[in-house]
Amino acid sequence: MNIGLLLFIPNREVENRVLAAVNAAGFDLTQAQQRVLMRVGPEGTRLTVLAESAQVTKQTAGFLVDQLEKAGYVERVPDPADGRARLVKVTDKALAAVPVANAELAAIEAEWERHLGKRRMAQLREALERLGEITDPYR
Amino acid sequence: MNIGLLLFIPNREVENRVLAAVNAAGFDLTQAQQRVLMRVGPEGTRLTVLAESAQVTKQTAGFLVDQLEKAGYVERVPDPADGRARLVKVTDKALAAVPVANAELAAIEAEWERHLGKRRMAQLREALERLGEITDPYR
DNA sequence: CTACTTTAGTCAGAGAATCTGACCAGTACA
DNA sequence: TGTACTGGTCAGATTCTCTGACTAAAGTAG
Repeated sequence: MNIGLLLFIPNREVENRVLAAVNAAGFDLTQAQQRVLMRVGPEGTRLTVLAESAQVTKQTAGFLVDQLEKAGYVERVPDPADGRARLVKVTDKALAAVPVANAELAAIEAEWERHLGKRRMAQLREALERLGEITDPYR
Repeated sequence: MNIGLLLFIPNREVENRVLAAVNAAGFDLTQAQQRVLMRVGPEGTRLTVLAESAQVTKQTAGFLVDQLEKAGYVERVPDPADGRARLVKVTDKALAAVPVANAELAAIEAEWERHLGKRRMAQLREALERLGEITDPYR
């Protein structure tokens, strides 16, 4: 079976479940918004960097950040280091979603570990982390 | 690091590269079209089944199949077993893309194996296949 | 056989996510 | 100091996806 599909299926499972859990907790995010939001660093992140790391154009990233800003999940502050740039920062409102997302992630990992066994789950994680070294354009 | 992201990054790599390879060979497919096309079985597949397996509504699947049909990559034939249904079948034109896609997939797997080592690559594949047992809604 | 329910698929309309191209305002450097 | 680069926005179009309503065929219970 095709390696792409093998990766796609569990990835979709994770995305769907985390999004559902977050929204069930009273948030209102779309998949695309979540993907961007997830990549905003603790000190704030530039739009260009968000676009790169999420692999979309800066226009698309800007569009999504606009929505997140309007909904109060992020704010844009001037970047003291560069007059052209602004830093996208996560607000407290969005921060409240982090434990919800983490809880769901932990639940998923626990289920998977139950099915795969501890050893195989650890191998999966390790292999994926190493794979990131050659497939992640943002590292 | 988040298991969802760990799965997402290499998955995107595969999708992008396979699509690029296919299109470089003279085809003209979008990501969404490719995802549907990939799931059409050798004997033809019903729209409803395509929709389920690709996890989209039947309207979306129909929309994509329309495009594929217009471009000559699939045809719809009546299903002899059910008067309501039609079978989506891959045409020879689309079949010509299969070796191209497979070659790129093989190239990617070879690269990954070079980076991970034979053992870890086999473990990755095995873990993902087992994971499919609990995350693949279409099996 | 008839009436009800389910299933396969389409039509219509709308919203979300994405892109290309053009542009402006700061920054960096030769 | 001017020329090239970088961060970001504006405008417009396309693609993908959904919800809701519908038709026609098939299955099922009486």
